Amino acid sequence: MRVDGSKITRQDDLNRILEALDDTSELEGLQRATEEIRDLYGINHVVYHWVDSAGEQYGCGTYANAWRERYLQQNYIRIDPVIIGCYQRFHPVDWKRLDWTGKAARAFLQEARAYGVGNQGFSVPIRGPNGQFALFTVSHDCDDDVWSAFTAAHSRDLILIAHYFNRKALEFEPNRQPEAAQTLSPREVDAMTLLAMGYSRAQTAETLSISEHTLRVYIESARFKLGAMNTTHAVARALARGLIMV
Amino acid sequence: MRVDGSKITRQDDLNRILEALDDTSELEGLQRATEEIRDLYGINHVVYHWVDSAGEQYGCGTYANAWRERYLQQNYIRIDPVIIGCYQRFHPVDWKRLDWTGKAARAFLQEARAYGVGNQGFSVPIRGPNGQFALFTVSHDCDDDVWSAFTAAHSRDLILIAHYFNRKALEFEPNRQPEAAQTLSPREVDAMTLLAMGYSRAQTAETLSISEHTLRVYIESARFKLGAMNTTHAVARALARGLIMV
DNA sequence: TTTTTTCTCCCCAGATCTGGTGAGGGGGGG
DNA sequence: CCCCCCCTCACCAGATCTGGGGAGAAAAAA
Repeated sequence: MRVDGSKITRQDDLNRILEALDDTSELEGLQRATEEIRDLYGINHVVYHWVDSAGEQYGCGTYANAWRERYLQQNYIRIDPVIIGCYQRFHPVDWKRLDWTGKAARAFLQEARAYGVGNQGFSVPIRGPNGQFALFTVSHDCDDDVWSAFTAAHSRDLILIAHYFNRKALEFEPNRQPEAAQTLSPREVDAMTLLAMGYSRAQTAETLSISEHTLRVYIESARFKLGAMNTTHAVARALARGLIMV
Repeated sequence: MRVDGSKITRQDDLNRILEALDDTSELEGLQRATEEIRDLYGINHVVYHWVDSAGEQYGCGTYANAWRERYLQQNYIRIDPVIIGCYQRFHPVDWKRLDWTGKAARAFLQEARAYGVGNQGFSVPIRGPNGQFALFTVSHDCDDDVWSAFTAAHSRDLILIAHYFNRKALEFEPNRQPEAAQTLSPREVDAMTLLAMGYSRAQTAETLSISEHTLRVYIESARFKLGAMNTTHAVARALARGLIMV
């Protein structure tokens, strides 16, 4: 069912979209996919964007360019309730359920509507390795009832589409997955893990039942392998590369 | 299509499973769901488990209890190529594509088979807020061809099921969330970011054009907010929670 | 407008980490 | 059989970090 009530052959269209995404070999394809999805479902906007404390790493979608520029230039990531809310959640969320109290948020919403974003929205948070975070959003202009029916009918599709978008985005951004070239020895992993858990060198050594001298050898060895300048840096890199868990 | 080739009404059964998961209000329900899914697809095992360096936080599934105990007791998380491999990936992965070189991994695989895990496997990595990480795995005993066909036919279903499992697990484990609320101030983010990049305190202060004393205040403040015991711990947590990027 | 948070600066002593070098035993792979 | 990597231990001096105080101005939230 499209948002306007007309029928679509749900499963086939979803498969077509996902396969198209799978076959995409360039960023352009993701942009085109957002437009196809928008047209297929008959909604106003479809957007995928990678969210990053440093600003948008990559994004594609059907929002007006003016709005996108405004958003970036104003650094709205900091106040956008969609970002903030989704960042703490796992399951997709309807914009109505987010926290729109607060002056900045209200003003932001109003401005977004002025740029044609629509009065309804539904966002799917997605997380990849190394703390990567992205959002897949659909938005529209309609009544609450219509929108509820639409999201209820398609939330699963949207989760899958979001997943495939993110998969491609990760493929295109390979510096996220440099090479697992340098692996750490088991003992080095232990050391890095405990340090990342807040243990001091002395505590770590005691926990591992080795002398602090030996521990230092591991730390230095790990630091060398990871190309890190100090212990904190080494732990940060080990975490970022998924070599240890906390 | 089931793994043995017989047909199932794909969409309806999937919907039933997902709705059952949605309606579950106790951990027991997840356990039952794994068994239902196993029977529905006609495979050997279905497992969902939360992965954590400290050991398994929560898990349910159809593996033999003996194997589960053995796994925990031996702390196989450290060497399990499924864990290690999925931790660096986003998309689900067939076990065959993982790295099974290495003596420990080989021995592990053999032991797992001895406990009836099966010779084929397919695991879906899932990530939630705060660096939460979990795996949803299906395993079986069959030829490569049969397994390939099965995973190709159902990988999308499995992604969705994994998503719903994790959603419930997060609901049941709300103590992940409280600490999450703590956000860092912009300056604190700057400090943590530079430290994670390997800068010393002196370099960081200089880069931010503030005195080292001031920088220390940020570090301590961030450490406090993050409940960290030292700078390295604070950086590790900030990274794990996605508050900073490197 | 009041209150809260953020940003900036300062002191000091003791604990902790870092850098560079050396050395012996054990296990796996070529 | 040899080589390379992993694990273990040791010394020392100087650089760096930590803990616990206090304080004022500006900005944001209530």
